Amino acid sequence: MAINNELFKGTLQTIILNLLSENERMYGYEITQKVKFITQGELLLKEGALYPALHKLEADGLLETSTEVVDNRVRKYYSLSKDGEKKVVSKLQEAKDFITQLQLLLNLKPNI
Amino acid sequence: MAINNELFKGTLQTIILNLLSENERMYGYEITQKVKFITQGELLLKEGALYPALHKLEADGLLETSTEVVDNRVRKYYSLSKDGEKKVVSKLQEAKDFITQLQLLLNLKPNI
DNA sequence: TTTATATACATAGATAGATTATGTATATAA
DNA sequence: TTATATACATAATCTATCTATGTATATAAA
Repeated sequence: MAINNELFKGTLQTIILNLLSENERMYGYEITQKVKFITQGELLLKEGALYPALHKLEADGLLETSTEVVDNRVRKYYSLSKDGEKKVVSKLQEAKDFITQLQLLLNLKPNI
Repeated sequence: MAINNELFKGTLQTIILNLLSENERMYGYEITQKVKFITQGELLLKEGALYPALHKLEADGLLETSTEVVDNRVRKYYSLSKDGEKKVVSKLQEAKDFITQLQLLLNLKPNI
């Protein structure tokens, strides 16, 4: 059962940046499949969300691109820029804090 | 210091329902203060977000209201309806799944 | 042979949950 | 008298995401 995508609002940039921090370079379609695989189909990353997000991250100077033709189809590869490498660190910390606060608010914090 | 409120999009209803599931009845201002206290000021719940959310939950039949005058000021108390009590269970499970998926996607080990 | 599915990119328009700003009103501390 | 806290509410705006649509190639199924 796919969970409410609405909840992932605001986390997409962090997810993209994190995937690129551990994969060197990825193209859009690959990212959608990777997310689908990791979440076992629970989160389906839509093109209408992904591509505008990638374009924005590139416009902000966090991603760099290069295109390749594979099997007569164009692939646009994305990789982290220097700024992107810095950004992913702060974005991950922000996500950690968010999860902690949400667990506090919902009494989901596991007892230690 | 305060973390990006953007991340909490979609979680507000769950937060409200959960607070009411453990407090019997609460009024709006009380909810904002409770959230502020629990998160130690990290999450500031704005009136522009809270009141429309409360009205929507009431319109959806998940909350019931009663007003009281305290110190010459009107308080509108909210409490869970029967439907609300059911809803909070599924909403909490949804939030748990969301956190799990997000931790998977960001390589954040759940703290045990 | 036609159709459906997978791969691969992109964007326009609509949606919805938030933010910002503003409004009313009372009580109390500076 | 001024600022802050309490207590409600809504209008206008923002923006990230979704839905829908478009182009194009390769391949498997009907």
